[in-house]
Amino acid sequence: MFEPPTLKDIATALGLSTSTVSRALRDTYEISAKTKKLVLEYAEKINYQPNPNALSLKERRSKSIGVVVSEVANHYFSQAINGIESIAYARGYHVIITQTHESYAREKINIQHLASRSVDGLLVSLSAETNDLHHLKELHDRGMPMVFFDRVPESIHTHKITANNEQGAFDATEHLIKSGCRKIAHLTSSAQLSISIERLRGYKAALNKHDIKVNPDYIKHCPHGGMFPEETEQAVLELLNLKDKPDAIFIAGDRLSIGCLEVLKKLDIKVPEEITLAGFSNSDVLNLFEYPLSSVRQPAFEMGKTATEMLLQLIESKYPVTEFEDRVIDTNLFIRD
Amino acid sequence: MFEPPTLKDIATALGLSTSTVSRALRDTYEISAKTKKLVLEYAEKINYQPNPNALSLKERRSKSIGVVVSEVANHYFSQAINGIESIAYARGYHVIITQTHESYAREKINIQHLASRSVDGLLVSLSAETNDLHHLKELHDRGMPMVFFDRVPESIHTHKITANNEQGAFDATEHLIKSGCRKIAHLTSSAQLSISIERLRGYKAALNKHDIKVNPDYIKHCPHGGMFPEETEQAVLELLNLKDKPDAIFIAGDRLSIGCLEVLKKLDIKVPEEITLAGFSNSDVLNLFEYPLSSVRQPAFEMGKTATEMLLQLIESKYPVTEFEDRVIDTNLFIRD
DNA sequence: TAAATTTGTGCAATCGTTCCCGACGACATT
DNA sequence: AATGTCGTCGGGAACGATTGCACAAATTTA
Repeated sequence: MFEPPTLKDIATALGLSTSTVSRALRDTYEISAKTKKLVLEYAEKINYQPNPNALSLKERRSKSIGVVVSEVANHYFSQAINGIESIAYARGYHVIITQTHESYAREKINIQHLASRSVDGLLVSLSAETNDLHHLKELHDRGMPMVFFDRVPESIHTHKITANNEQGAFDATEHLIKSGCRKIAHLTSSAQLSISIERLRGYKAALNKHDIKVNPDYIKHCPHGGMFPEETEQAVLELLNLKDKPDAIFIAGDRLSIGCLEVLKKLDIKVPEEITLAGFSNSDVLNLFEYPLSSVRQPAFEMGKTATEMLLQLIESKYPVTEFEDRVIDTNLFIRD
Repeated sequence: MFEPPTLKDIATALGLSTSTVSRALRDTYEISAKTKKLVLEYAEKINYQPNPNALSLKERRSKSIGVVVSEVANHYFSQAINGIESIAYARGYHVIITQTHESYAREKINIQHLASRSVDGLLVSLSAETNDLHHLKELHDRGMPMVFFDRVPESIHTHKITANNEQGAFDATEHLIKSGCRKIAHLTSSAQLSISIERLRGYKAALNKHDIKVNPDYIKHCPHGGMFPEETEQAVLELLNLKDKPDAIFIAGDRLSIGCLEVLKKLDIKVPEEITLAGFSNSDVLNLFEYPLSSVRQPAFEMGKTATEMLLQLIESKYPVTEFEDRVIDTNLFIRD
C-alpha cells in the first residue's frame, strides 16, 4: 500500500513534536537554525510532501479549479485548456478537466462532482443542450466563484469572457459576400447558446449591410452542436435540397464544419465551385483540407489565460466581488481560396 | 465565501449529534426510521454533500486517478481519455488529466503533482523526451498503483496495455510495398519510446519479407515527437533531399503526419504521384485531407477503458498484486487511395 | 416487580496539518 | 535573590467525517 510519510513520522524519527517539525518546514522564526536544518534535511531525504487533503480540510480550500468544457478533442477547447493550465500552474493551482459532450445531464453531474470535490472555483463553458441554469445558479448563490468563457449565460452575474462572435461572424459572412455569394446559409449550434445568438446576429448584420434579405430557410440549428453526425447531415441536406439552393454556408463551429465537409465530400459537391464555405474553427489542419474553408479563429489560449486570471482574482479576493467584467476579445479571419 | 454545509450544521439544526446524523445518512440499522427520515429530508433540503477532503483524510484514499498524456489535442489521447472516463465515472472515481507536451520536466512535475495530490493510482503514457524513469520507479516502489498505456517503459513491472504497434507498422509498410513503393522511408518519434521501437521493428519486418534492404538514411527520428514544427520539417526535408529520394513515407504518429503533410503542401509535392504516405493516426478528419494518407488506427477508447479497469483492479485489490499483464490490442489499417 | 435485553443515541478517537497557548531553561536586570 | 525577557519547543484543539464503545430509555422476560 502507498503510505506517504507524515509530519509525525519525521517528528518521532527526530525526537521532536509535530508542531516543531511543522514550524521548521514552514520556516518560522521561533525555531532554531540547527533544528530547522535537521528537519529540512530529513524531510528532503524521505521526500516528505504535506498531505493535501489534510491541508484542504484545515485551510478550507483545495488550491484546485474545475473546468467544464464540451470536449477536449475540440481544438478551441484544447487550446483554451493550455491557456488555463499555464496560469493555474504558475499560481500553484491544479486543474481538473471535465467534459460534457454537449449533454445537459453530463454538465449537471460534472458541476456537482466538482463542487463536492471542493474545488476553489469553476471555469465553465455551457453545453449545447443547457437551457436550465439552476445547478449553476444555486452554486453561484452559495458563493462558489465562477467565470464563464466562450458559451456564457445571460442571467448569472459574474466575470465572462467571450470572443467577439458578432464581429467574427460579420467578417466571415461579409467575406463570403465579397467573394460573390448572395445566397448565404448559416449552419449553427443550438439556438439558446450565447455563441449561436451572437454569431447569428453578425451574420444578419453582414447581410443587412449588403442589402441581402435574411432567408429563414437558410438558417439551420443543430441542437447538439454537431455531436451526432446525423444531425449535421440532415441539416446540410435540407439546405442542399432547397429549391433556391444556397451558394455559400457560414458555419458556426468546428465540429459542424467537419460534419458539413463530410457531407459535401460524400455527395461529391465541389468547393468552392458549387458552394463556398466559411466558419468558426480553431483547427490547425484546415490548410490541409481538400476543400477550402475560410475560418474565424478565436484566441483560445489567451481566453483561457484571461478566464483563469479572472477566476483566481475572485477566489483570492478578501472581500466579495460585486463588480464584474465582460471581456470580449477579437477574432481573426483566415481566408482560404 | 463558499461554505458548504457540514454534518455539524445538520446536527445542531436538528438537535442531534453528528454521529447520529452520519449514521442516518449512511442508513445504518441502529437509527430509527423517524430520525432517518428527518435527517435525510433536511440533508436533501440544504443539499448536503460530505466533504471529500475529510473523507480522503480518514479513508486514506481519494477516489480519484491521475492521467498523464502528452497532449489532449492528440486524437488518440482524447479518445483514450473518453474511454478512461467512461470506466472511472461508472466506478465512482474522478479523473485528473495532465499534459506533458512531450517534455520530461513537465512529466516529472505532473507525476509529483498527482502523487502529492494523493490520487489512488496513475495512468501513464510516457513523454517523448523521457529517458530516466526514476520519478516513476520510486513512486511505484513506494506502492503507488500505476498502469502504463501506449508508451510503456521496459523496466517497471506493472500492467501495460499497448496497441499491436509492430503488426500495425508491418501492415502499413506492406500496404505501401503492395502499392508499388520500394523506397520507403520511416519518419518517427524519439528512439527510446516503446512505440517507436515496435513500429520500427514492424517496418523493418515488412521490408525484409519483401526482400527490400533497410536503408538507414531513410529512418528519421524526431526527439520531440513533432512537437516543434521545425523538427519535423527538417527531417522531411532531409528525406526529400536524399540522392535516392524515397517514394513513400511510413509515419509513426499523428502530429508527425500533420507536420509532414504541411511540408509536402508547402513544397507542392504531389501525393501520391510523387510520394505515397501511410501513418499511425486516430484523427477523424483524414478523409477530408487533400493528400490521401492511409492510416493505422489504434483502438484508443478501448485501450483507455482496459487500462482503467486494470488500474482499478490494482487499487482495489486487498493483497499486493504480483502477476502483471501485458495486454496488446490489434490495430486497423484504413487505406486511402 | 426486578432483571435482562433491545433500541436509539452520544462521546471520543482518528486521519495529517496548523496554530494558539503555555512551558521551561538560560540569561539579564533590578 | 527574585523577577523579567528571550529563545525554543511541546501540548492540544480544530478542520469534517466515521465508528467502536458506552449508556440511557424502552421494551421484554423471568
